[in-house]
Amino acid sequence: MPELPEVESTVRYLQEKIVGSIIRDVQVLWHRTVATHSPAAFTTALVGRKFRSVSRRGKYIICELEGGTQKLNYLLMHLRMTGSIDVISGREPIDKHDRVIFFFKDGGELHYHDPRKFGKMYLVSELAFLETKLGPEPLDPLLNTEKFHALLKKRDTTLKTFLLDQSNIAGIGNIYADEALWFAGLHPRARTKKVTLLKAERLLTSIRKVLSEAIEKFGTDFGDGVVEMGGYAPSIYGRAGEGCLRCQGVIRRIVVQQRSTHLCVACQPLRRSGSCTGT
DNA sequence: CAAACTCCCTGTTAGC
DNA sequence: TGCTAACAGGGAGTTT
Repeated sequence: MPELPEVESTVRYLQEKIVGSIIRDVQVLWHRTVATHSPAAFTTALVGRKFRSVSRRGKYIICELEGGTQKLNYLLMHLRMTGSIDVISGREPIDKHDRVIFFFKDGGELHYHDPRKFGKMYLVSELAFLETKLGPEPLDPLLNTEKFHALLKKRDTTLKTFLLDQSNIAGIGNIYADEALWFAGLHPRARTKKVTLLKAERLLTSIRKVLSEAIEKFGTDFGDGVVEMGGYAPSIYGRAGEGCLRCQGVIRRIVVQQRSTHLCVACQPLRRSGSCTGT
């Protein structure tokens, strides 16, 4: 499932592949993928326009457009669970799971692929709403321990729930939430209100560690065809029943917030801080 | 405000 | 072997 590292990898790929490309035609194969427009209106608004830049905010891919008469200058793409993007230089047959295809003037094509159809595209004129709905970027150096601690204190919930809520902090999903909590030696069900400044620092450091390492490896590959890219090997996520890499204890799977959650009860005690400190 | 639930979807897997 | 039902999950929305 694409989270911040997978989205960041996709953004870097698109920067290389589509900046400067001009849209010749658009084919919407699943109308609900386009959240803001009808397929016809979407196509009309996009034909003739050029991709000026590609960036990211949380798990949203932001394509800045130029040209055209409308004010709709941003094409946002969210991959949700199973979305992925392929840019190819020539014509390619339509895949069973392709939902939207952009045809470029130079003959290239962008295939938006999404088996489960949860992904969305938005064509909008401003980005302010993203700042309203999303918390800070975890890798933003302006986010320091004190600010992160204050964010935690503002909420009364579990750490896992806190990390998954994009309005608290942007870009973390189920995999990297579990990874970060394990590295920090914190229990997913620990309460946000009880986190000390020291533990907040440990958690923020762990979040940055797992996200940075995953970006370097182009994300996580589950071998199930859902996310195709990366070489990041989770330390705890998806390893229920296997041994903890730090203490050899057995990794448990519990459910928090209707999400499967992986932890080592020895390294991530609920009450006192354990013998295993994060890295 | 938080928690719990529903919805959107389909590929995979467990169970019969 | 072939079927069905359960399950996974991000995020928006609704209800408790």
